[in-house]
Amino acid sequence: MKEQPTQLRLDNQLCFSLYAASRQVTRLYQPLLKAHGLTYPQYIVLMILWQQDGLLVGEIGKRAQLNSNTLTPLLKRLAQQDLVTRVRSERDERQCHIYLTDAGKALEAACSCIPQQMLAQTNMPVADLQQLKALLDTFLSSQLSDN
Amino acid sequence: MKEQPTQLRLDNQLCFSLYAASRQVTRLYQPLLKAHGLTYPQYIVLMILWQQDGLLVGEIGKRAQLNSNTLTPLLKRLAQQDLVTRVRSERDERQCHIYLTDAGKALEAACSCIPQQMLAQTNMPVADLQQLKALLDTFLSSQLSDN
DNA sequence: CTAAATTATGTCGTACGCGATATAATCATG
DNA sequence: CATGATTATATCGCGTACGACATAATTTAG
Repeated sequence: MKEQPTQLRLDNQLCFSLYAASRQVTRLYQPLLKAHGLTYPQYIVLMILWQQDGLLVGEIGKRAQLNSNTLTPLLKRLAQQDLVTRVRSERDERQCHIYLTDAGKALEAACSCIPQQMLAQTNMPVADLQQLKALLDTFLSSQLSDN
Repeated sequence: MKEQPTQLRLDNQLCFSLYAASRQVTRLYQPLLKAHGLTYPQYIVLMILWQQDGLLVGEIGKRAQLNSNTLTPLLKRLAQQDLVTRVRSERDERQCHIYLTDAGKALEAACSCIPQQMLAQTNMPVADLQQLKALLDTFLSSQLSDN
Protein backbone atom coordinates (compact mmCIF):
# COMPACT_ATOMS: atom_id res chain seq x y z
CA MET A 1 0.00 0.00 0.00
CA LYS A 2 1.17 3.50 -0.65
CA GLU A 3 0.25 7.13 -0.43
CA GLN A 4 -1.56 8.05 -3.56
CA PRO A 5 -3.79 10.69 -5.11
CA THR A 6 -7.23 9.89 -3.75
CA GLN A 7 -8.88 10.25 -7.12
CA LEU A 8 -6.94 7.39 -8.72
CA ARG A 9 -8.15 4.93 -6.09
CA LEU A 10 -10.51 2.46 -7.68
CA ASP A 11 -12.83 2.39 -4.70
CA ASN A 12 -13.35 6.14 -5.07
CA GLN A 13 -14.42 5.96 -8.67
CA LEU A 14 -18.02 6.26 -9.76
CA CYS A 15 -17.05 4.90 -13.16
CA PHE A 16 -15.86 1.61 -11.74
CA SER A 17 -19.02 1.16 -9.68
CA LEU A 18 -20.98 1.73 -12.85
CA TYR A 19 -18.88 -0.76 -14.78
CA ALA A 20 -19.10 -3.40 -12.03
CA ALA A 21 -22.83 -2.92 -11.49
CA SER A 22 -23.59 -3.19 -15.17
CA ARG A 23 -21.72 -6.47 -15.52
CA GLN A 24 -23.31 -7.83 -12.37
CA VAL A 25 -26.77 -7.09 -13.76
CA THR A 26 -25.93 -8.89 -16.98
CA ARG A 27 -24.76 -11.90 -14.97
CA LEU A 28 -28.01 -11.86 -12.99
CA TYR A 29 -30.06 -11.79 -16.18
CA GLN A 30 -28.12 -14.60 -17.73
CA PRO A 31 -29.78 -17.67 -16.18
CA LEU A 32 -33.23 -16.14 -16.70
CA LEU A 33 -32.53 -15.35 -20.35
CA LYS A 34 -30.63 -18.51 -21.14
CA ALA A 35 -33.88 -20.39 -20.50
CA HIS A 36 -35.16 -18.65 -23.64
CA GLY A 37 -31.88 -18.88 -25.54
CA LEU A 38 -31.23 -15.13 -25.26
CA THR A 39 -28.37 -12.87 -24.23
CA TYR A 40 -29.01 -9.56 -22.50
CA PRO A 41 -28.34 -7.40 -25.58
CA GLN A 42 -30.63 -9.65 -27.60
CA TYR A 43 -33.31 -9.25 -24.94
CA ILE A 44 -32.93 -5.47 -25.15
CA VAL A 45 -33.47 -5.55 -28.91
CA LEU A 46 -36.53 -7.76 -28.47
CA MET A 47 -37.98 -5.40 -25.86
CA ILE A 48 -37.61 -2.58 -28.38
CA LEU A 49 -39.40 -4.63 -31.04
CA TRP A 50 -42.13 -5.73 -28.63
CA GLN A 51 -42.82 -2.06 -28.12
CA GLN A 52 -42.78 -1.28 -31.85
CA ASP A 53 -42.39 -3.91 -34.54
CA GLY A 54 -40.84 -3.44 -37.97
CA LEU A 55 -38.27 -0.82 -36.97
CA LEU A 56 -35.23 -0.09 -39.09
CA VAL A 57 -31.84 -1.26 -37.89
CA GLY A 58 -30.89 2.37 -37.29
CA GLU A 59 -34.02 3.01 -35.19
CA ILE A 60 -33.27 0.03 -33.01
CA GLY A 61 -29.72 1.31 -32.72
CA LYS A 62 -30.87 4.72 -31.53
CA ARG A 63 -33.03 3.19 -28.82
CA ALA A 64 -30.52 0.58 -27.70
CA GLN A 65 -27.58 2.93 -28.21
CA LEU A 66 -25.86 0.39 -30.41
CA ASN A 67 -24.45 0.75 -33.92
CA SER A 68 -24.77 -1.53 -36.90
CA ASN A 69 -21.39 -3.11 -36.19
CA THR A 70 -22.95 -4.61 -33.07
CA LEU A 71 -26.54 -4.86 -34.22
CA THR A 72 -26.12 -6.52 -37.59
CA PRO A 73 -24.52 -9.71 -36.24
CA LEU A 74 -26.88 -9.72 -33.24
CA LEU A 75 -29.93 -9.42 -35.50
CA LYS A 76 -28.61 -12.19 -37.72
CA ARG A 77 -28.39 -14.42 -34.67
CA LEU A 78 -31.96 -13.53 -33.72
CA ALA A 79 -32.98 -14.33 -37.31
CA GLN A 80 -31.19 -17.67 -37.15
CA GLN A 81 -33.29 -18.46 -34.09
CA ASP A 82 -36.41 -17.52 -36.07
CA LEU A 83 -37.27 -14.71 -33.69
CA VAL A 84 -37.06 -11.93 -36.28
CA THR A 85 -37.00 -11.51 -40.04
CA ARG A 86 -34.97 -8.94 -41.95
CA VAL A 87 -36.82 -7.21 -44.78
CA ARG A 88 -35.21 -4.72 -47.14
CA SER A 89 -37.28 -1.58 -47.60
CA GLU A 90 -38.74 -1.22 -51.10
CA ARG A 91 -38.54 2.58 -51.08
CA ASP A 92 -34.94 2.61 -49.99
CA GLU A 93 -32.96 -0.52 -50.58
CA ARG A 94 -30.37 0.58 -48.04
CA GLN A 95 -32.84 0.26 -45.21
CA CYS A 96 -33.64 -2.97 -43.44
CA HIS A 97 -36.84 -3.47 -41.46
CA ILE A 98 -36.77 -5.92 -38.59
CA TYR A 99 -40.01 -7.79 -37.94
CA LEU A 100 -40.80 -10.16 -35.13
CA THR A 101 -41.80 -13.66 -36.18
CA ASP A 102 -44.66 -15.41 -34.39
CA ALA A 103 -42.05 -17.06 -32.18
CA GLY A 104 -40.52 -13.68 -31.46
CA LYS A 105 -43.91 -12.25 -30.53
CA ALA A 106 -44.71 -15.25 -28.37
CA LEU A 107 -41.53 -14.73 -26.40
CA GLU A 108 -42.92 -11.51 -24.94
CA ALA A 109 -45.41 -13.32 -22.76
CA ALA A 110 -42.80 -15.89 -21.79
CA CYS A 111 -40.48 -13.10 -20.66
CA SER A 112 -43.11 -11.09 -18.81
CA CYS A 113 -42.03 -12.39 -15.42
CA ILE A 114 -38.34 -11.54 -15.86
CA PRO A 115 -38.52 -7.99 -14.45
CA GLN A 116 -40.13 -9.35 -11.28
CA GLN A 117 -37.52 -12.09 -11.02
CA MET A 118 -34.74 -9.54 -11.37
CA LEU A 119 -36.31 -7.31 -8.75
CA ALA A 120 -36.51 -10.26 -6.39
CA GLN A 121 -32.72 -10.60 -6.48
CA THR A 122 -32.10 -7.34 -4.64
CA ASN A 123 -33.20 -6.30 -1.20
CA MET A 124 -32.81 -2.62 -2.01
CA PRO A 125 -36.02 -0.60 -1.49
CA VAL A 126 -37.87 0.15 -4.72
CA ALA A 127 -37.72 3.86 -3.95
CA ASP A 128 -33.91 3.69 -3.91
CA LEU A 129 -33.89 1.78 -7.17
CA GLN A 130 -36.08 4.44 -8.74
CA GLN A 131 -33.79 7.15 -7.50
CA LEU A 132 -30.80 5.25 -8.85
CA LYS A 133 -32.44 5.05 -12.25
CA ALA A 134 -33.29 8.76 -12.16
CA LEU A 135 -29.70 9.67 -11.33
CA LEU A 136 -28.39 7.39 -14.08
CA ASP A 137 -30.70 8.97 -16.63
CA THR A 138 -29.61 12.43 -15.54
CA PHE A 139 -26.00 11.29 -15.80
CA LEU A 140 -26.61 9.87 -19.27
CA SER A 141 -28.04 13.12 -20.55
CA SER A 142 -25.47 15.29 -18.78
CA GLN A 143 -22.57 14.23 -20.95
CA LEU A 144 -21.13 17.11 -22.90
CA SER A 145 -20.34 15.04 -25.97
CA ASP A 146 -19.19 16.36 -29.32
CA ASN A 147 -21.48 14.47 -31.67
CA MET B 1 -46.89 1.23 -30.70
CA LYS B 2 -49.00 -1.01 -28.54
CA GLU B 3 -50.40 -1.57 -25.12
CA GLN B 4 -47.85 -3.44 -23.10
CA PRO B 5 -46.89 -4.40 -19.57
CA THR B 6 -45.17 -1.30 -18.23
CA GLN B 7 -42.29 -3.28 -16.79
CA LEU B 8 -41.12 -4.63 -20.13
CA ARG B 9 -40.69 -1.12 -21.54
CA LEU B 10 -37.03 -0.40 -22.02
CA ASP B 11 -37.35 3.19 -20.85
CA ASN B 12 -38.66 1.95 -17.52
CA GLN B 13 -35.76 -0.33 -16.80
CA LEU B 14 -33.03 0.50 -14.36
CA CYS B 15 -30.91 -2.28 -15.84
CA PHE B 16 -30.86 -0.68 -19.25
CA SER B 17 -29.91 2.71 -17.84
CA LEU B 18 -27.05 0.98 -16.06
CA TYR B 19 -25.96 -0.81 -19.19
CA ALA B 20 -26.14 2.33 -21.31
CA ALA B 21 -24.37 4.50 -18.74
CA SER B 22 -21.56 2.03 -18.30
CA ARG B 23 -20.89 1.87 -22.02
CA GLN B 24 -21.07 5.63 -22.32
CA VAL B 25 -18.46 6.03 -19.60
CA THR B 26 -16.15 3.60 -21.36
CA ARG B 27 -16.57 5.58 -24.57
CA LEU B 28 -15.73 8.80 -22.70
CA TYR B 29 -12.59 7.25 -21.25
CA GLN B 30 -11.44 5.95 -24.58
CA PRO B 31 -9.77 9.02 -26.12
CA LEU B 32 -8.08 9.84 -22.80
CA LEU B 33 -6.75 6.30 -22.38
CA LYS B 34 -5.88 5.75 -26.02
CA ALA B 35 -3.27 8.48 -25.61
CA HIS B 36 -1.49 6.06 -23.27
CA GLY B 37 -2.29 2.96 -25.32
CA LEU B 38 -4.76 1.64 -22.73
CA THR B 39 -8.29 0.27 -22.69
CA TYR B 40 -10.60 0.93 -19.78
CA PRO B 41 -10.28 -2.58 -18.24
CA GLN B 42 -6.50 -2.32 -18.58
CA TYR B 43 -6.63 1.04 -16.80
CA ILE B 44 -8.65 -0.54 -13.99
CA VAL B 45 -6.03 -3.24 -13.52
CA LEU B 46 -3.26 -0.64 -13.48
CA MET B 47 -5.11 1.44 -10.86
CA ILE B 48 -5.28 -1.67 -8.70
CA LEU B 49 -1.53 -2.25 -9.11
CA TRP B 50 -0.72 1.42 -8.50
CA GLN B 51 -2.44 1.01 -5.17
CA GLN B 52 -0.63 -2.26 -4.36
CA ASP B 53 2.05 -3.77 -6.54
CA GLY B 54 2.89 -7.45 -6.91
CA LEU B 55 -0.63 -8.79 -6.42
CA LEU B 56 -1.64 -12.25 -7.53
CA VAL B 57 -3.88 -12.65 -10.56
CA GLY B 58 -6.65 -13.80 -8.26
CA GLU B 59 -6.30 -10.76 -5.99
CA ILE B 60 -6.55 -8.44 -8.97
CA GLY B 61 -9.56 -10.42 -10.09
CA LYS B 62 -11.30 -9.96 -6.75
CA ARG B 63 -10.79 -6.20 -6.83
CA ALA B 64 -11.69 -5.74 -10.49
CA GLN B 65 -14.40 -8.40 -10.33
CA LEU B 66 -12.88 -10.22 -13.28
CA ASN B 67 -11.86 -13.87 -13.60
CA SER B 68 -8.73 -15.37 -15.07
CA ASN B 69 -10.43 -16.02 -18.38
CA THR B 70 -10.60 -12.25 -18.84
CA LEU B 71 -7.54 -11.25 -16.83
CA THR B 72 -4.94 -13.62 -18.22
CA PRO B 73 -5.10 -12.32 -21.79
CA LEU B 74 -5.44 -8.72 -20.56
CA LEU B 75 -2.34 -9.08 -18.38
CA LYS B 76 -0.45 -10.62 -21.25
CA ARG B 77 -1.25 -7.57 -23.35
CA LEU B 78 -0.05 -5.31 -20.55
CA ALA B 79 3.13 -7.39 -20.36
CA GLN B 80 3.61 -7.08 -24.12
CA GLN B 81 3.49 -3.31 -23.68
CA ASP B 82 6.14 -3.62 -20.96
CA LEU B 83 3.83 -2.19 -18.31
CA VAL B 84 3.84 -5.27 -16.06
CA THR B 85 5.84 -8.46 -15.56
CA ARG B 86 4.41 -11.84 -14.62
CA VAL B 87 6.36 -13.72 -11.96
CA ARG B 88 5.52 -17.22 -10.78
CA SER B 89 5.45 -17.55 -7.01
CA GLU B 90 8.21 -19.73 -5.61
CA ARG B 91 6.17 -21.00 -2.68
CA ASP B 92 3.27 -21.99 -4.88
CA GLU B 93 3.98 -22.47 -8.55
CA ARG B 94 0.32 -22.10 -9.37
CA GLN B 95 0.35 -18.48 -8.30
CA CYS B 96 1.43 -15.63 -10.51
CA HIS B 97 2.49 -12.25 -9.13
CA ILE B 98 1.98 -9.20 -11.31
CA TYR B 99 4.57 -6.44 -10.89
CA LEU B 100 4.60 -3.01 -12.47
CA THR B 101 7.61 -2.22 -14.62
CA ASP B 102 9.20 1.22 -14.42
CA ALA B 103 7.12 2.21 -17.42
CA GLY B 104 4.02 0.90 -15.66
CA LYS B 105 4.85 2.90 -12.55
CA ALA B 106 5.55 6.01 -14.61
CA LEU B 107 2.11 5.82 -16.18
CA GLU B 108 0.49 6.65 -12.85
CA ALA B 109 1.68 10.23 -12.94
CA ALA B 110 0.79 10.51 -16.61
CA CYS B 111 -2.75 9.35 -15.84
CA SER B 112 -3.23 11.51 -12.77
CA CYS B 113 -5.27 14.10 -14.63
CA ILE B 114 -7.72 11.62 -16.14
CA PRO B 115 -10.25 11.71 -13.25
CA GLN B 116 -10.45 15.49 -13.56
CA GLN B 117 -10.85 15.24 -17.31
CA MET B 118 -13.66 12.75 -16.92
CA LEU B 119 -15.37 14.92 -14.33
CA ALA B 120 -15.17 17.86 -16.72
CA GLN B 121 -17.30 15.97 -19.23
CA THR B 122 -20.44 16.08 -17.11
CA ASN B 123 -22.33 19.04 -15.81
CA MET B 124 -23.95 17.01 -13.05
CA PRO B 125 -23.30 18.42 -9.55
CA VAL B 126 -20.60 16.53 -7.65
CA ALA B 127 -23.01 15.85 -4.80
CA ASP B 128 -25.32 14.03 -7.21
CA LEU B 129 -22.42 12.02 -8.59
CA GLN B 130 -21.46 11.02 -5.07
CA GLN B 131 -24.99 9.97 -4.32
CA LEU B 132 -25.10 8.00 -7.56
CA LYS B 133 -21.94 6.15 -6.56
CA ALA B 134 -23.33 5.46 -3.10
CA LEU B 135 -26.53 4.01 -4.55
CA LEU B 136 -24.55 1.90 -7.01
CA ASP B 137 -22.39 0.50 -4.24
CA THR B 138 -25.47 -0.30 -2.18
CA PHE B 139 -26.99 -1.95 -5.23
CA LEU B 140 -23.82 -3.98 -5.82
CA SER B 141 -23.81 -5.31 -2.29
CA SER B 142 -27.55 -5.89 -2.19
CA GLN B 143 -27.51 -8.75 -4.66
CA LEU B 144 -28.63 -11.98 -3.12
CA SER B 145 -26.27 -14.15 -5.08
CA ASP B 146 -25.51 -17.79 -4.48
CA ASN B 147 -21.72 -17.81 -4.52
C1' DC C 1 2.68 -41.66 2.00
C1' DT C 2 -0.68 -41.44 -1.68
C1' DA C 3 -4.88 -40.87 -4.09
C1' DA C 4 -8.61 -37.76 -4.20
C1' DA C 5 -10.17 -33.15 -3.57
C1' DT C 6 -9.09 -28.39 -3.95
C1' DT C 7 -6.97 -24.33 -5.82
C1' DA C 8 -4.68 -20.91 -9.19
C1' DT C 9 -4.22 -19.95 -13.53
C1' DG C 10 -4.84 -20.80 -18.38
C1' DT C 11 -7.45 -22.04 -22.74
C1' DC C 12 -11.45 -22.28 -25.73
C1' DG C 13 -15.70 -20.85 -27.76
C1' DT C 14 -19.33 -17.52 -28.33
C1' DA C 15 -21.18 -12.99 -28.21
C1' DC C 16 -20.74 -8.52 -27.62
C1' DG C 17 -18.83 -3.27 -28.25
C1' DC C 18 -16.85 -0.21 -31.03
C1' DG C 19 -13.42 2.33 -34.16
C1' DA C 20 -12.40 2.14 -38.86
C1' DT C 21 -13.64 1.16 -43.25
C1' DA C 22 -16.43 -0.82 -47.18
C1' DT C 23 -20.45 -0.99 -50.10
C1' DA C 24 -24.32 0.25 -52.21
C1' DA C 25 -28.30 3.22 -52.60
C1' DT C 26 -30.13 7.81 -52.55
C1' DC C 27 -29.74 12.70 -52.61
C1' DA C 28 -28.03 17.15 -53.97
C1' DT C 29 -26.10 20.31 -57.12
C1' DG C 30 -24.34 22.22 -60.81
C1' DC D 1 -28.55 14.13 -65.82
C1' DA D 2 -24.11 13.03 -64.09
C1' DT D 3 -21.19 13.08 -60.26
C1' DG D 4 -19.86 14.02 -55.77
C1' DA D 5 -21.73 14.00 -51.05
C1' DT D 6 -24.54 11.67 -47.83
C1' DT D 7 -26.83 7.85 -45.72
C1' DA D 8 -27.97 2.90 -44.14
C1' DT D 9 -26.17 -1.15 -43.36
C1' DA D 10 -22.41 -4.43 -43.36
C1' DT D 11 -17.66 -6.10 -42.57
C1' DC D 12 -13.25 -6.33 -40.20
C1' DG D 13 -10.18 -6.34 -36.36
C1' DC D 14 -9.20 -6.17 -31.62
C1' DG D 15 -10.23 -6.45 -26.87
C1' DT D 16 -13.15 -7.69 -23.54
C1' DA D 17 -16.75 -10.83 -20.65
C1' DC D 18 -17.84 -15.11 -19.20
C1' DG D 19 -19.32 -20.18 -18.99
C1' DA D 20 -17.10 -24.44 -19.47
C1' DC D 21 -13.25 -26.93 -19.29
C1' DA D 22 -8.08 -28.05 -18.92
C1' DT D 23 -3.83 -28.29 -16.41
C1' DA D 24 -0.77 -28.39 -12.97
C1' DA D 25 0.43 -27.60 -8.15
C1' DT D 26 -0.89 -28.05 -3.41
C1' DT D 27 -3.59 -29.83 0.27
C1' DT D 28 -6.19 -33.22 2.65
C1' DA D 29 -7.62 -37.85 4.22
C1' DG D 30 -7.23 -42.32 4.89
